[in-house]
Amino acid sequence: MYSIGQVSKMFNLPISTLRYYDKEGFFPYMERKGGIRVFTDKEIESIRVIECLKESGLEIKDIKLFFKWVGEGSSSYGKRKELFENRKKALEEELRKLSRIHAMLEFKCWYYETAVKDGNEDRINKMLPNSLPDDIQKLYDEAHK
Amino acid sequence: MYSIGQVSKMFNLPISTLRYYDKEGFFPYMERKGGIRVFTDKEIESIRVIECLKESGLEIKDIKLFFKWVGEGSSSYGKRKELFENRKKALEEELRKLSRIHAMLEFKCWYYETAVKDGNEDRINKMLPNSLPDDIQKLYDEAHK
DNA sequence: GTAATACCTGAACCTAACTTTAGGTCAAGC
DNA sequence: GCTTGACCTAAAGTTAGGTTCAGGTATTAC
Repeated sequence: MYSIGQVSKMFNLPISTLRYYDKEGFFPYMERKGGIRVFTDKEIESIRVIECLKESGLEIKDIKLFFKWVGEGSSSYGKRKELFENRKKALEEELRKLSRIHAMLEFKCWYYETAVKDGNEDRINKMLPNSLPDDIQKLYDEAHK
Repeated sequence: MYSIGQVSKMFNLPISTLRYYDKEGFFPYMERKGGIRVFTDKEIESIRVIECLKESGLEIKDIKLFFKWVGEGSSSYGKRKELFENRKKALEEELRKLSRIHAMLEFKCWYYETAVKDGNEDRINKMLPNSLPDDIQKLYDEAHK
């Protein structure tokens, strides 16, 4: 059992955010002792799920919906399964995008490393867009496809 | 040479966003023909850089700063190199976080697949937190570390 | 000659996800 | 007995990153 302050430190989330999540209905079974919130492992796990769904790109209003389904019991297992499958697909798409972004960043690191060495961009510009060193060309092509 | 409408379709960005980027100073060398914006390959490459920096987590006001540096010429190569190196590090950190999120999503997919099959969560709860099937246990541990 | 389409501007507006504020309770320490 | 610290509430405020609006120009299509 944890106080709101302990949970705040545990997840590095502001207390105000935890109270906001509570107001949104994300801790449907949380109890109070004399008006004060008591977080248990159930709520800790809920926070992990909230963070997970949020990072996967889901909006707060849809996370709300998920917790409504949880409240509906076993009849919503199917819906919940589908939600996670869709989130997994969406995250995988996002990861592919970020991989292209990463190639661009690596290319740019090489670009400016070379520019610093040369004092100008002339030599680089002569190599663009098709005569870059092999490994750099791969990054460039990945970033520009 | 492209019109704002063509570029909008090319990148799947609203025209209003391109005008907003222009207002923020992201196309410092863009010309006008009779008041109308003319996008060249230079601007196309700028958009790629904007998207790249944005996706890496940089705020618009800092992307603005980058374009200011570009305007200052070769004296800012060092700063620009550092910016991209820091963005690369930040993105790599983000990718590690998303990899943990992905493990959580895969675990939850298994969880609800099993719950649907069983009609309840009893069998799963007996396996938690240490006696899950090997491959699932790995996902669970990754998501909860 | 008028209708549709693509472009333009500055200013007002919007939205999500918090965060801050103002005011209050309660227990512990000195 | 008073100050400090941790908790509480409802309601107002904030911020980034656009988006929409009202009103206008210029070109092409019929």
